[in-house]
Amino acid sequence: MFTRNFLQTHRVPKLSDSESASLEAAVIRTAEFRAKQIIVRQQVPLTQCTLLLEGFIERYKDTPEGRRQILAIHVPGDFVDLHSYPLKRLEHSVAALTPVKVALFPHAAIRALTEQSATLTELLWRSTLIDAAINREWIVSIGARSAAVRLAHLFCEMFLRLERVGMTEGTRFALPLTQIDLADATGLTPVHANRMLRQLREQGLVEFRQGQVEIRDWPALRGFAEFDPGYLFFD
Amino acid sequence: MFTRNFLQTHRVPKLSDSESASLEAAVIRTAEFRAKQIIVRQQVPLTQCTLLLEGFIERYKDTPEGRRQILAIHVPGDFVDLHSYPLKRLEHSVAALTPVKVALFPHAAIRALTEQSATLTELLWRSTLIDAAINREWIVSIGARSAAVRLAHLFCEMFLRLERVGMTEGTRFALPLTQIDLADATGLTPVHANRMLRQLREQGLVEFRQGQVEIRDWPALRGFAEFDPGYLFFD
DNA sequence: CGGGGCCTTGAACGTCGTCAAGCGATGTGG
DNA sequence: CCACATCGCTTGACGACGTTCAAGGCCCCG
Repeated sequence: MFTRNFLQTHRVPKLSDSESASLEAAVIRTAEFRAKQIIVRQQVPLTQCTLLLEGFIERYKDTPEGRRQILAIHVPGDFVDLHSYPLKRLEHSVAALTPVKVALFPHAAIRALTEQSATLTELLWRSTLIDAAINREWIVSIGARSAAVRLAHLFCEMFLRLERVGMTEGTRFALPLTQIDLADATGLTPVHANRMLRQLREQGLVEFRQGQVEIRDWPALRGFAEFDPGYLFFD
Repeated sequence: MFTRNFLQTHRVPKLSDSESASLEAAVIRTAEFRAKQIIVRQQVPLTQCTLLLEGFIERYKDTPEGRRQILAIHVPGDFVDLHSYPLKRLEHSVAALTPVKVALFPHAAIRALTEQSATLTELLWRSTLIDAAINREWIVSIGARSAAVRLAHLFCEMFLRLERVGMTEGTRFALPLTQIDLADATGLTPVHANRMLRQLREQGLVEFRQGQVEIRDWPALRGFAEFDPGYLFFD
Protein backbone atom coordinates (compact mmCIF):
# COMPACT_ATOMS: atom_id res chain seq x y z
CA MET A 1 0.00 0.00 0.00
CA PHE A 2 2.51 2.59 1.16
CA THR A 3 4.91 1.89 -1.63
CA ARG A 4 2.42 1.64 -4.47
CA ASN A 5 3.18 5.05 -5.91
CA PHE A 6 6.86 4.56 -5.31
CA LEU A 7 6.82 1.40 -7.38
CA GLN A 8 4.77 3.29 -9.94
CA THR A 9 7.46 5.84 -10.49
CA HIS A 10 10.40 3.46 -10.24
CA ARG A 11 9.42 0.29 -12.04
CA VAL A 12 12.89 -0.85 -12.95
CA PRO A 13 14.10 -3.38 -11.94
CA LYS A 14 11.15 -5.67 -11.36
CA LEU A 15 10.50 -6.86 -7.84
CA SER A 16 9.19 -10.20 -6.74
CA ASP A 17 6.19 -10.34 -4.45
CA SER A 18 8.38 -11.14 -1.50
CA GLU A 19 10.64 -8.20 -2.25
CA SER A 20 7.67 -5.87 -2.46
CA ALA A 21 6.44 -7.26 0.82
CA SER A 22 9.84 -6.69 2.44
CA LEU A 23 9.84 -3.10 1.30
CA GLU A 24 6.34 -2.61 2.61
CA ALA A 25 7.29 -4.18 5.93
CA ALA A 26 10.16 -1.78 6.44
CA VAL A 27 7.72 1.02 7.23
CA ILE A 28 7.43 1.57 10.95
CA ARG A 29 4.83 4.25 10.97
CA THR A 30 3.28 7.11 9.08
CA ALA A 31 3.35 10.74 10.07
CA GLU A 32 1.69 13.97 9.07
CA PHE A 33 2.99 17.50 8.81
CA ARG A 34 1.31 20.83 8.36
CA ALA A 35 1.99 23.10 5.40
CA LYS A 36 5.30 25.00 5.74
CA GLN A 37 6.46 22.74 8.54
CA ILE A 38 10.13 21.78 8.44
CA ILE A 39 10.52 18.02 8.22
CA VAL A 40 14.30 17.69 8.16
CA ARG A 41 16.86 20.30 9.16
CA GLN A 42 20.21 20.40 7.46
CA GLN A 43 23.18 18.80 9.22
CA VAL A 44 21.10 17.01 11.86
CA PRO A 45 21.98 13.30 12.15
CA LEU A 46 19.14 11.17 10.81
CA THR A 47 17.99 7.63 11.50
CA GLN A 48 15.05 7.25 9.15
CA CYS A 49 13.90 8.05 5.63
CA THR A 50 10.70 9.64 4.41
CA LEU A 51 8.46 8.35 1.63
CA LEU A 52 5.89 10.93 0.57
CA LEU A 53 2.37 9.53 0.46
CA GLU A 54 0.18 12.61 0.10
CA GLY A 55 0.90 16.27 -0.53
CA PHE A 56 3.95 18.16 -1.77
CA ILE A 57 7.40 18.57 -0.24
CA GLU A 58 10.32 20.84 -1.10
CA ARG A 59 14.02 20.53 -0.47
CA TYR A 60 15.88 23.82 -0.19
CA LYS A 61 18.92 25.64 1.04
CA ASP A 62 19.21 29.17 2.42
CA THR A 63 22.31 31.23 1.66
CA PRO A 64 24.01 33.50 4.20
CA GLU A 65 22.82 36.48 2.12
CA GLY A 66 19.26 35.46 2.77
CA ARG A 67 18.48 34.07 -0.63
CA ARG A 68 16.64 30.81 -0.77
CA GLN A 69 17.14 28.15 -3.39
CA ILE A 70 14.68 25.32 -3.86
CA LEU A 71 16.56 22.17 -4.89
CA ALA A 72 13.71 19.78 -5.54
CA ILE A 73 9.94 19.50 -5.48
CA HIS A 74 8.55 16.14 -4.45
CA VAL A 75 5.25 14.52 -5.34
CA PRO A 76 3.52 11.48 -3.83
CA GLY A 77 5.52 8.33 -4.43
CA ASP A 78 8.87 10.12 -4.09
CA PHE A 79 11.38 8.91 -1.53
CA VAL A 80 12.18 12.39 -0.30
CA ASP A 81 15.33 11.82 1.70
CA LEU A 82 16.41 8.29 0.96
CA HIS A 83 19.88 9.71 0.46
CA SER A 84 20.03 10.27 4.20
CA TYR A 85 20.55 6.52 4.57
CA PRO A 86 24.08 6.42 3.13
CA LEU A 87 24.84 10.03 4.03
CA LYS A 88 23.54 9.97 7.64
CA ARG A 89 22.70 13.66 7.48
CA LEU A 90 21.56 16.09 4.81
CA GLU A 91 23.23 19.27 3.67
CA HIS A 92 19.88 20.91 2.95
CA SER A 93 16.48 21.20 4.62
CA VAL A 94 13.18 19.52 3.79
CA ALA A 95 9.80 21.16 4.31
CA ALA A 96 6.15 20.55 3.57
CA LEU A 97 4.60 22.72 0.88
CA THR A 98 1.11 21.49 1.72
CA PRO A 99 -0.26 19.33 4.49
CA VAL A 100 1.50 16.00 3.92
CA LYS A 101 1.35 12.40 4.94
CA VAL A 102 4.54 10.34 4.89
CA ALA A 103 5.73 6.83 5.62
CA LEU A 104 8.90 6.43 7.68
CA PHE A 105 11.60 3.84 7.06
CA PRO A 106 14.26 3.40 9.76
CA HIS A 107 17.80 3.27 8.40
CA ALA A 108 18.24 -0.06 10.16
CA ALA A 109 15.33 -1.51 8.20
CA ILE A 110 16.81 -0.26 4.95
CA ARG A 111 20.12 -1.76 5.91
CA ALA A 112 18.35 -5.08 6.46
CA LEU A 113 16.75 -4.78 3.03
CA THR A 114 20.11 -4.22 1.39
CA GLU A 115 21.51 -7.30 3.09
CA GLN A 116 18.59 -9.35 1.91
CA SER A 117 18.06 -8.35 -1.71
CA ALA A 118 20.52 -6.88 -4.19
CA THR A 119 17.62 -6.19 -6.55
CA LEU A 120 15.79 -4.14 -3.97
CA THR A 121 19.00 -2.30 -3.16
CA GLU A 122 19.45 -1.44 -6.79
CA LEU A 123 15.89 -0.11 -6.96
CA LEU A 124 16.42 2.14 -3.95
CA TRP A 125 19.82 3.30 -5.15
CA ARG A 126 18.37 4.02 -8.57
CA SER A 127 15.64 6.10 -7.03
CA THR A 128 18.20 8.40 -5.38
CA LEU A 129 20.03 8.70 -8.68
CA ILE A 130 16.95 9.75 -10.59
CA ASP A 131 16.64 12.58 -8.09
CA ALA A 132 20.25 13.43 -8.88
CA ALA A 133 19.49 13.43 -12.61
CA ILE A 134 16.69 15.90 -11.94
CA ASN A 135 19.13 18.02 -9.94
CA ARG A 136 21.43 18.06 -12.95
CA GLU A 137 18.64 19.06 -15.30
CA TRP A 138 17.92 21.97 -12.97
CA ILE A 139 21.57 23.00 -13.25
CA VAL A 140 21.10 23.12 -17.01
CA SER A 141 17.87 25.07 -16.67
CA ILE A 142 19.22 27.68 -14.29
CA GLY A 143 22.61 27.90 -15.94
CA ALA A 144 21.72 27.84 -19.59
CA ARG A 145 18.09 28.75 -20.19
CA SER A 146 16.25 32.07 -20.15
CA ALA A 147 13.74 32.89 -17.45
CA ALA A 148 10.63 32.05 -19.46
CA VAL A 149 12.11 28.79 -20.70
CA ARG A 150 13.10 27.77 -17.18
CA LEU A 151 9.57 28.16 -15.96
CA ALA A 152 8.16 26.35 -18.97
CA HIS A 153 10.62 23.52 -18.41
CA LEU A 154 9.59 23.18 -14.78
CA PHE A 155 5.93 22.95 -15.78
CA CYS A 156 6.77 20.23 -18.30
CA GLU A 157 8.66 18.25 -15.69
CA MET A 158 5.99 18.51 -13.06
CA PHE A 159 3.31 17.61 -15.56
CA LEU A 160 4.97 14.32 -16.48
CA ARG A 161 5.87 13.44 -12.93
CA LEU A 162 2.36 14.09 -11.68
CA GLU A 163 0.80 12.29 -14.63
CA ARG A 164 2.84 9.25 -13.62
CA VAL A 165 1.09 9.08 -10.27
CA GLY A 166 -2.34 9.93 -11.59
CA MET A 167 -2.44 13.48 -10.31
CA THR A 168 -3.33 15.25 -13.53
CA GLU A 169 -6.71 15.80 -15.13
CA GLY A 170 -6.16 16.16 -18.83
CA THR A 171 -3.85 19.12 -19.14
CA ARG A 172 -4.58 20.50 -15.68
CA PHE A 173 -2.81 19.73 -12.46
CA ALA A 174 -2.27 21.16 -9.01
CA LEU A 175 1.16 22.62 -8.32
CA PRO A 176 0.73 24.20 -4.89
CA LEU A 177 3.51 26.76 -5.08
CA THR A 178 3.42 30.51 -4.78
CA GLN A 179 5.10 32.68 -7.38
CA ILE A 180 7.76 33.25 -4.76
CA ASP A 181 8.37 29.50 -4.62
CA LEU A 182 8.59 29.31 -8.40
CA ALA A 183 11.13 32.13 -8.30
CA ASP A 184 13.16 30.36 -5.60
CA ALA A 185 13.16 27.17 -7.65
CA THR A 186 14.27 28.82 -10.89
CA GLY A 187 16.76 31.33 -9.53
CA LEU A 188 14.64 34.35 -10.44
CA THR A 189 13.07 37.19 -8.49
CA PRO A 190 9.35 36.96 -7.79
CA VAL A 191 8.75 40.09 -9.82
CA HIS A 192 10.41 38.67 -12.89
CA ALA A 193 8.80 35.27 -12.45
CA ASN A 194 5.46 37.03 -12.43
CA ARG A 195 6.21 38.81 -15.70
CA MET A 196 7.40 35.62 -17.37
CA LEU A 197 4.28 33.75 -16.23
CA ARG A 198 2.21 36.44 -17.87
CA GLN A 199 4.23 36.05 -21.04
CA LEU A 200 3.71 32.28 -21.09
CA ARG A 201 0.00 32.86 -20.59
CA GLU A 202 -0.20 35.47 -23.34
CA GLN A 203 1.69 33.18 -25.70
CA GLY A 204 -0.99 30.56 -25.11
CA LEU A 205 1.47 28.00 -23.79
CA VAL A 206 0.58 27.50 -20.15
CA GLU A 207 -1.35 29.22 -17.39
CA PHE A 208 -0.39 29.22 -13.75
CA ARG A 209 -2.85 30.63 -11.26
CA GLN A 210 -3.26 29.94 -7.57
CA GLY A 211 -1.28 26.76 -7.53
CA GLN A 212 -3.04 25.35 -10.57
CA VAL A 213 -1.37 24.73 -13.91
CA GLU A 214 -3.25 24.45 -17.14
CA ILE A 215 -1.26 23.50 -20.19
CA ARG A 216 -2.76 25.25 -23.20
CA ASP A 217 -0.59 23.82 -25.94
CA TRP A 218 1.54 20.87 -24.93
CA PRO A 219 3.53 20.44 -28.17
CA ALA A 220 4.30 24.14 -28.28
CA LEU A 221 5.21 24.22 -24.59
CA ARG A 222 7.52 21.25 -24.95
CA GLY A 223 9.19 22.88 -27.90
CA PHE A 224 9.51 26.25 -26.21
CA ALA A 225 10.99 24.62 -23.11
CA GLU A 226 13.31 22.41 -25.16
CA PHE A 227 12.01 19.65 -22.93
CA ASP A 228 13.43 16.14 -23.31
CA PRO A 229 12.10 13.79 -20.62
CA GLY A 230 14.99 11.34 -20.86
CA TYR A 231 16.40 12.56 -17.56
CA LEU A 232 13.32 11.34 -15.69
CA PHE A 233 14.19 7.73 -16.53
CA PHE A 234 10.60 6.68 -17.16
CA ASP A 235 11.49 3.36 -18.72
CA MET B 1 46.16 0.30 -5.69
CA PHE B 2 43.46 1.47 -8.07
CA THR B 3 41.04 2.36 -5.35
CA ARG B 4 43.45 4.07 -2.98
CA ASN B 5 42.36 7.58 -3.86
CA PHE B 6 38.74 6.53 -3.95
CA LEU B 7 38.98 5.24 -0.41
CA GLN B 8 40.82 8.42 0.47
CA THR B 9 37.90 10.58 -0.51
CA HIS B 10 35.19 8.28 0.75
CA ARG B 11 36.34 6.93 4.07
CA VAL B 12 32.96 6.25 5.59
CA PRO B 13 31.98 3.54 6.32
CA LYS B 14 35.14 1.65 7.17
CA LEU B 15 35.97 -1.36 5.03
CA SER B 16 37.60 -4.58 6.11
CA ASP B 17 40.67 -5.80 4.27
CA SER B 18 38.66 -8.41 2.44
CA GLU B 19 36.13 -5.80 1.35
CA SER B 20 38.89 -3.56 0.06
CA ALA B 21 40.33 -6.53 -1.79
CA SER B 22 36.95 -7.33 -3.34
CA LEU B 23 36.61 -3.78 -4.56
CA GLU B 24 40.09 -3.87 -6.01
CA ALA B 25 39.38 -7.20 -7.70
CA ALA B 26 36.33 -5.84 -9.49
CA VAL B 27 38.55 -3.87 -11.86
CA ILE B 28 38.89 -5.63 -15.18
CA ARG B 29 41.28 -3.30 -16.87
CA THR B 30 42.52 0.24 -17.11
CA ALA B 31 42.16 2.55 -20.08
CA GLU B 32 43.51 5.87 -21.26
CA PHE B 33 41.90 8.72 -23.13
CA ARG B 34 43.27 11.79 -24.82
CA ALA B 35 42.32 15.30 -23.79
CA LYS B 36 38.87 16.34 -25.08
CA GLN B 37 37.98 12.76 -25.95
CA ILE B 38 34.41 11.74 -25.20
CA ILE B 39 34.34 8.84 -22.76
CA VAL B 40 30.60 8.29 -22.39
CA ARG B 41 27.85 9.54 -24.68
CA GLN B 42 24.44 10.37 -23.27
CA GLN B 43 21.69 7.77 -23.62
CA VAL B 44 23.99 4.96 -24.73
CA PRO B 45 23.44 1.74 -22.74
CA LEU B 46 26.42 1.09 -20.47
CA THR B 47 27.87 -2.04 -18.93
CA GLN B 48 30.76 -0.68 -16.90
CA CYS B 49 31.75 2.16 -14.60
CA THR B 50 34.77 4.43 -14.68
CA LEU B 51 37.03 5.27 -11.74
CA LEU B 52 39.34 8.18 -12.51
CA LEU B 53 42.97 7.43 -11.68
CA GLU B 54 44.88 10.29 -13.30
CA GLY B 55 43.81 13.52 -14.97
CA PHE B 56 40.57 15.51 -15.01
CA ILE B 57 37.16 14.62 -16.40
CA GLU B 58 34.03 16.70 -16.97
CA ARG B 59 30.38 15.73 -17.19
CA TYR B 60 28.26 18.04 -19.34
CA LYS B 61 25.12 18.49 -21.33
CA ASP B 62 24.54 20.46 -24.53
CA THR B 63 21.27 22.29 -25.07
CA PRO B 64 19.45 22.42 -28.41
CA GLU B 65 20.32 26.14 -28.57
CA GLY B 66 23.97 25.26 -28.58
CA ARG B 67 24.77 26.25 -25.04
CA ARG B 68 26.88 23.89 -23.03
CA GLN B 69 26.54 23.31 -19.31
CA ILE B 70 29.21 21.54 -17.31
CA LEU B 71 27.58 19.48 -14.56
CA ALA B 72 30.61 18.21 -12.69
CA ILE B 73 34.39 18.28 -12.68
CA HIS B 74 36.11 15.11 -11.53
CA VAL B 75 39.51 14.63 -9.93
CA PRO B 76 41.52 11.45 -9.39
CA GLY B 77 39.78 9.12 -6.96
CA ASP B 78 36.31 10.05 -8.21
CA PHE B 79 33.99 7.34 -9.46
CA VAL B 80 32.93 9.31 -12.49
CA ASP B 81 29.89 7.39 -13.68
CA LEU B 82 29.10 4.93 -10.93
CA HIS B 83 25.49 6.06 -11.30
CA SER B 84 25.42 4.25 -14.61
CA TYR B 85 25.21 1.00 -12.65
CA PRO B 86 21.67 1.49 -11.33
CA LEU B 87 20.62 3.77 -14.20
CA LYS B 88 22.02 1.66 -17.09
CA ARG B 89 22.57 4.77 -19.19
CA LEU B 90 23.41 8.42 -18.54
CA GLU B 91 21.44 11.48 -19.49
CA HIS B 92 24.62 13.50 -19.99
CA SER B 93 28.03 13.02 -21.60
CA VAL B 94 31.42 12.46 -20.03
CA ALA B 95 34.67 13.75 -21.52
CA ALA B 96 38.35 14.02 -20.66
CA LEU B 97 39.61 17.51 -19.84
CA THR B 98 43.22 16.32 -19.88
CA PRO B 99 44.86 13.05 -20.86
CA VAL B 100 43.38 10.59 -18.35
CA LYS B 101 43.86 7.11 -17.03
CA VAL B 102 40.88 5.24 -15.66
CA ALA B 103 40.01 1.88 -14.11
CA LEU B 104 36.93 0.07 -15.42
CA PHE B 105 34.44 -1.85 -13.29
CA PRO B 106 31.90 -4.05 -15.11
CA HIS B 107 28.35 -3.64 -13.85
CA ALA B 108 28.25 -7.38 -13.25
CA ALA B 109 31.21 -7.12 -10.90
CA ILE B 110 29.54 -4.29 -8.99
CA ARG B 111 26.40 -6.34 -8.76
CA ALA B 112 28.46 -9.17 -7.28
CA LEU B 113 29.92 -6.75 -4.75
CA THR B 114 26.47 -5.63 -3.68
CA GLU B 115 25.39 -9.21 -3.16
CA GLN B 116 28.46 -9.87 -1.09
CA SER B 117 28.78 -6.86 1.20
CA ALA B 118 26.14 -4.42 2.38
CA THR B 119 28.89 -2.21 3.78
CA LEU B 120 30.62 -1.96 0.44
CA THR B 121 27.29 -1.26 -1.22
CA GLU B 122 26.67 1.56 1.18
CA LEU B 123 30.10 3.02 0.42
CA LEU B 124 29.46 2.98 -3.31
CA TRP B 125 25.94 4.32 -2.95
CA ARG B 126 27.23 7.05 -0.68
CA SER B 127 29.81 8.04 -3.25
CA THR B 128 27.12 8.67 -5.87
CA LEU B 129 25.17 10.71 -3.36
CA ILE B 130 28.09 12.96 -2.54
CA ASP B 131 28.23 13.75 -6.24
CA ALA B 132 24.55 14.60 -6.03
CA ALA B 133 25.19 16.88 -3.05
CA ILE B 134 27.79 18.68 -5.14
CA ASN B 135 25.23 18.97 -7.94
CA ARG B 136 22.85 20.62 -5.50
CA GLU B 137 25.47 23.06 -4.30
CA TRP B 138 26.02 24.04 -7.92
CA ILE B 139 22.28 24.71 -8.20
CA VAL B 140 22.63 27.11 -5.28
CA SER B 141 25.68 28.73 -6.83
CA ILE B 142 24.19 29.26 -10.24
CA GLY B 143 20.73 30.13 -8.97
CA ALA B 144 21.52 32.36 -6.03
CA ARG B 145 25.05 33.74 -6.20
CA SER B 146 26.59 36.52 -8.28
CA ALA B 147 29.11 35.79 -11.01
CA ALA B 148 32.21 36.58 -8.98
CA VAL B 149 30.98 34.61 -5.98
CA ARG B 150 30.18 31.61 -8.16
CA LEU B 151 33.71 31.49 -9.47
CA ALA B 152 35.17 31.97 -6.02
CA HIS B 153 32.99 29.17 -4.71
CA LEU B 154 34.15 26.82 -7.44
CA PHE B 155 37.79 27.54 -6.62
CA CYS B 156 37.12 26.80 -2.94
CA GLU B 157 35.47 23.50 -3.78
CA MET B 158 38.20 22.37 -6.13
CA PHE B 159 40.87 23.39 -3.66
CA LEU B 160 39.47 21.17 -0.90
CA ARG B 161 38.75 18.26 -3.21
CA LEU B 162 42.23 18.34 -4.69
CA GLU B 163 43.85 18.80 -1.29
CA ARG B 164 42.12 15.59 -0.23
CA VAL B 165 43.97 13.60 -2.86
CA GLY B 166 47.28 15.37 -2.40
CA MET B 167 47.11 17.44 -5.55
CA THR B 168 47.75 20.85 -4.06
CA GLU B 169 51.02 22.55 -3.19
CA GLY B 170 50.33 24.99 -0.44
CA THR B 171 47.76 27.35 -1.91
CA ARG B 172 48.46 26.44 -5.52
CA PHE B 173 46.87 23.73 -7.59
CA ALA B 174 46.32 22.77 -11.19
CA LEU B 175 42.78 23.23 -12.52
CA PRO B 176 43.18 22.48 -16.22
CA LEU B 177 40.18 24.40 -17.52
CA THR B 178 39.96 27.22 -20.01
CA GLN B 179 38.03 30.36 -19.17
CA ILE B 180 35.42 29.01 -21.54
CA ASP B 181 35.12 25.88 -19.40
CA LEU B 182 34.81 27.98 -16.25
CA ALA B 183 32.05 29.94 -17.95
CA ASP B 184 30.26 26.74 -18.98
CA ALA B 185 30.46 25.42 -15.44
CA THR B 186 29.12 28.57 -13.80
CA GLY B 187 26.46 29.55 -16.32
CA LEU B 188 28.32 32.67 -17.45
CA THR B 189 29.68 33.90 -20.75
CA PRO B 190 33.42 33.63 -21.30
CA VAL B 191 33.67 37.40 -21.54
CA HIS B 192 32.04 37.95 -18.20
CA ALA B 193 33.96 35.12 -16.56
CA ASN B 194 37.14 36.81 -17.74
CA ARG B 195 36.14 40.11 -16.13
CA MET B 196 35.19 38.46 -12.87
CA LEU B 197 38.48 36.57 -12.77
CA ARG B 198 40.25 39.87 -13.12
CA GLN B 199 38.18 41.28 -10.29
CA LEU B 200 39.03 38.35 -8.01
CA ARG B 201 42.68 38.84 -8.86
CA GLU B 202 42.58 42.58 -8.21
CA GLN B 203 40.83 42.01 -4.91
CA GLY B 204 43.73 39.80 -3.88
CA LEU B 205 41.54 36.75 -3.35
CA VAL B 206 42.59 34.25 -5.99
CA GLU B 207 44.44 34.14 -9.28
CA PHE B 208 43.60 31.88 -12.18
CA ARG B 209 46.02 31.72 -15.09
CA GLN B 210 46.58 29.00 -17.63
CA GLY B 211 44.89 26.26 -15.71
CA GLN B 212 46.66 27.12 -12.47
CA VAL B 213 44.95 28.46 -9.39
CA GLU B 214 46.75 30.35 -6.66
CA ILE B 215 44.78 31.24 -3.60
CA ARG B 216 46.03 34.56 -2.28
CA ASP B 217 43.90 34.88 0.83
CA TRP B 218 42.06 31.74 1.85
CA PRO B 219 40.01 33.16 4.75
CA ALA B 220 38.93 36.11 2.63
CA LEU B 221 38.14 33.89 -0.33
CA ARG B 222 36.08 31.53 1.80
CA GLY B 223 34.19 34.45 3.23
CA PHE B 224 33.63 36.11 -0.13
CA ALA B 225 32.38 32.83 -1.60
CA GLU B 226 30.20 32.07 1.44
CA PHE B 227 31.81 28.65 1.26
CA ASP B 228 30.69 25.97 3.71
CA PRO B 229 32.30 22.60 2.92
CA GLY B 230 29.63 20.53 4.67
CA TYR B 231 28.22 19.41 1.33
CA LEU B 232 31.43 17.59 0.49
CA PHE B 233 30.85 15.14 3.34
CA PHE B 234 34.49 14.98 4.37
CA ASP B 235 33.83 13.18 7.61
C1' DC C 1 -11.49 47.07 10.40
C1' DG C 2 -6.64 46.43 10.30
C1' DG C 3 -2.79 43.54 8.96
C1' DG C 4 -0.31 40.36 6.31
C1' DG C 5 0.44 37.35 2.32
C1' DC C 6 0.47 37.13 -2.45
C1' DC C 7 -0.05 39.04 -6.97
C1' DT C 8 0.52 42.80 -10.28
C1' DT C 9 2.49 46.65 -12.59
C1' DG C 10 5.63 50.72 -13.48
C1' DA C 11 10.08 52.98 -13.54
C1' DA C 12 14.91 53.04 -12.98
C1' DC C 13 18.93 50.65 -12.47
C1' DG C 14 22.73 47.22 -12.97
C1' DT C 15 24.64 42.86 -13.83
C1' DC C 16 25.63 40.29 -17.40
C1' DG C 17 25.42 39.20 -22.48
C1' DT C 18 26.50 40.39 -27.27
C1' DC C 19 29.30 42.11 -30.77
C1' DA C 20 33.64 43.36 -32.19
C1' DA C 21 38.49 43.90 -32.42
C1' DG C 22 43.24 42.95 -31.23
C1' DC C 23 46.84 40.17 -29.02
C1' DG C 24 49.92 36.22 -28.15
C1' DA C 25 50.94 31.37 -28.49
C1' DT C 26 50.73 27.22 -31.04
C1' DG C 27 50.61 24.44 -34.99
C1' DT C 28 50.63 23.28 -39.86
C1' DG C 29 51.43 23.15 -44.63
C1' DG C 30 53.32 25.37 -48.67
C1' DC D 1 60.99 29.32 -42.73
C1' DC D 2 57.21 31.99 -43.03
C1' DA D 3 52.27 32.68 -44.11
C1' DC D 4 48.17 31.57 -42.20
C1' DA D 5 44.68 29.52 -39.39
C1' DT D 6 43.17 28.36 -34.83
C1' DC D 7 42.51 28.91 -30.11
C1' DG D 8 42.34 31.22 -25.85
C1' DC D 9 42.67 35.62 -23.44
C1' DT D 10 41.62 40.54 -23.04
C1' DT D 11 39.22 44.84 -23.49
C1' DG D 12 35.70 48.33 -25.12
C1' DA D 13 31.09 49.76 -26.38
C1' DC D 14 26.51 48.86 -26.31
C1' DG D 15 22.26 46.66 -25.28
C1' DA D 16 19.18 43.49 -22.95
C1' DC D 17 17.55 40.55 -19.52
C1' DG D 18 16.60 40.45 -15.05
C1' DT D 19 16.71 43.07 -10.43
C1' DT D 20 15.41 46.56 -7.27
C1' DC D 21 12.38 49.79 -5.40
C1' DA D 22 7.89 51.28 -4.98
C1' DA D 23 3.01 51.36 -4.94
C1' DG D 24 -1.55 49.52 -5.19
C1' DG D 25 -4.89 45.71 -5.36
C1' DC D 26 -7.02 41.53 -3.69
C1' DC D 27 -8.10 38.18 -0.35
C1' DC D 28 -8.10 35.88 3.94
C1' DC D 29 -7.99 36.02 8.79
C1' DG D 30 -7.75 37.77 13.35
